[in-house]
Amino acid sequence: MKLIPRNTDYAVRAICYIAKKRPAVVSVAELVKKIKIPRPFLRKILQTLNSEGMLISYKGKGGGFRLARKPEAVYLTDIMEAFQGPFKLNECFFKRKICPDRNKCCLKKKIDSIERMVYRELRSITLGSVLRGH
Amino acid sequence: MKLIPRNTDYAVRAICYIAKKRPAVVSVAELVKKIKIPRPFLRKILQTLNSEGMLISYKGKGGGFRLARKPEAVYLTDIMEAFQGPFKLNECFFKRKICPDRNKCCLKKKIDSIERMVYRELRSITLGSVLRGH
DNA sequence: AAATAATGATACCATACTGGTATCATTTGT
DNA sequence: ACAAATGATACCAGTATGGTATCATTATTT
Repeated sequence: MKLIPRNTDYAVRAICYIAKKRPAVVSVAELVKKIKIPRPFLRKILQTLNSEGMLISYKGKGGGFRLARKPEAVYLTDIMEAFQGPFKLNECFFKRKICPDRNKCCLKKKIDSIERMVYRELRSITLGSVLRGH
Repeated sequence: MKLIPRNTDYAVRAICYIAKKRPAVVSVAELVKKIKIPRPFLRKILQTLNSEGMLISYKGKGGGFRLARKPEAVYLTDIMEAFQGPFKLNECFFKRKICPDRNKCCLKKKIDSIERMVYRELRSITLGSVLRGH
């Protein structure tokens, strides 16, 4: 029943740090020193954030990462979907209707509505709101 | 990001069927015929529902399972927790504060509040409400 | 009493997912 | 040329998921 796996968690921590140092370019070395995340794992995570357009990377000496967009434009859901795929709480739940004869799976509808609720709430969280502390 | 794993799903289908046949005793054989779930897996699931007090089992010839409580008193969250443990969306998310210097992890608070929301919604779903179709 | 039909308890197992590690290639600054 | 950085990618161990298999126990029927 886990909403947030480790890589998403790490991604948020890292991107927060990078956002606060804006517009500086932050290297993996610095991130590893500041927030305690295994280096190779963090590298992979940052590469994902880069390929998903949330970070911009600079190769070569003095390189690293910086935020690609304004913090207000980075949604928590973006980060989650980058690592966890499209937002779906009930992937295969009640695909077939639960009571074949009647009430065409009211449960699925309920779960769907909960999913939309959760999405809406998560969508209200941006990197900007986190940095501001509310 | 899966809210409902397979065994919970199966459990709901099975208990729905049993509830509709109340107060009859339903055997695994009948359940397997009606709802397509692998027999040994279903047996394990029913044993759990039994030990968690949602079903009552009868051994021996002509035995099987029947609902232990009124459908209105069987909450979806009961079934979920029987298979998935205590309801927690953010198990280890942001245990350490995300921005060490400030704003003591507003994210954790947000996630917690979402968790309470989801729980409240799921709590409003009972076997009775499913049988009634809303 | 014996046979049979049901669940109880429990051990096992294959596969996928999670949380990483390791390695080599490429790019850039000095 | 060299060093310092990321890009791409393959690998890997541990755990969780979704089951299977087996034997013990209980109850009904004959």
